[in-house]
Amino acid sequence: MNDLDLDGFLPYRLNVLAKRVSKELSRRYQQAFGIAIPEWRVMAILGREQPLSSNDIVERSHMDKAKVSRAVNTLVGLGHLSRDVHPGDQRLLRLSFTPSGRDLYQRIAPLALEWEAQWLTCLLPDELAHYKALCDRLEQQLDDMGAEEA
Amino acid sequence: MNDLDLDGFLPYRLNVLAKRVSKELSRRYQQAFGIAIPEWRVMAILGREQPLSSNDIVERSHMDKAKVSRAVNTLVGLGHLSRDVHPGDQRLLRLSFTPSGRDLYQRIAPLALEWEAQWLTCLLPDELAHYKALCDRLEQQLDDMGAEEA
DNA sequence: CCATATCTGTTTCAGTTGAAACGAGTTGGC
DNA sequence: GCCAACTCGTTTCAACTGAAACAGATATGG
Repeated sequence: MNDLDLDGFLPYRLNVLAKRVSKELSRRYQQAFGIAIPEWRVMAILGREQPLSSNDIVERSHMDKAKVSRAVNTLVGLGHLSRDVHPGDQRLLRLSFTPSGRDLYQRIAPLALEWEAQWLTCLLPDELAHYKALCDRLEQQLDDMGAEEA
Repeated sequence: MNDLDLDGFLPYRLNVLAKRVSKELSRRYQQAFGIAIPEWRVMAILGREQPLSSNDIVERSHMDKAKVSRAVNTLVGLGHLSRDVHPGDQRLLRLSFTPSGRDLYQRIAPLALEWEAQWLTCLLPDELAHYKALCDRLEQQLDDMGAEEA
């Protein structure tokens, strides 16, 4: 059981796969819209729910707060987001799309989904569902392993 | 079809999952042996085949040559690798374990495999096989998509 | 042979990262 | 009320990253 074949070692395989996909997508976002993956994630999250605070985005995006802060700042600078202060609690931001931001979102979301769809043509629908379900369980197991350490 | 749910977007899901796993493993490597993931990958590759040149490791590890160069340098500095010059071609290195390196490998490989095994207890054996097979196909599809661009 | 192209591994450099320190705002206990 | 503890988002800082420049060694071809 000491056979350490890197190609069969799942942490390695997942890392290589995820990195290739990210690289491919980020190249497209950059080329088409001049933004990187953190900015794209902020857009994707705000596309579903608005307005949100930075912390809301941190929770929904699995990014740390420094990264979110910088991505939001970039998007505000590009004119895609408006950053208002919450009336009742001045620590909180109220982030939402500007008209330009909404327009960007409506062009960027289809690009991402089309690329994903083309990638996933190699799987049958129920294979994909099964794959996602197994990803869920792998993630759940990480939660459990983390929890039992404490 | 414009419903961009980040949690159902596979590139995002894979990225989050891969990052969590990497973080967990690298914490362990660092704590137990004082090395990071690039160093660990070099060790894993040399554990199967020796001696190798830096370029051989680049090809087998999916790391770029700068990263390999730095990881090798770290391991040589720690006394785990010997870096000799190839007699017939002085551009090439001949990298191999020192006794200390072999010893490190024999302790580090089981640690990685045990952690992986514990993580994968959440899947039945044939579920795992299926999952890996689907990963292969997803990676193959990336190859195909890249090839047809040219 | 000599000039040029190619290959190897290292180094440089500008950009990115995340942990930690931070300032401003708010809450809770007394 | 007031002080301490906490929360939110920004900034700092040291480490890491990879593309590109690089230097040395080898191959090619005229």
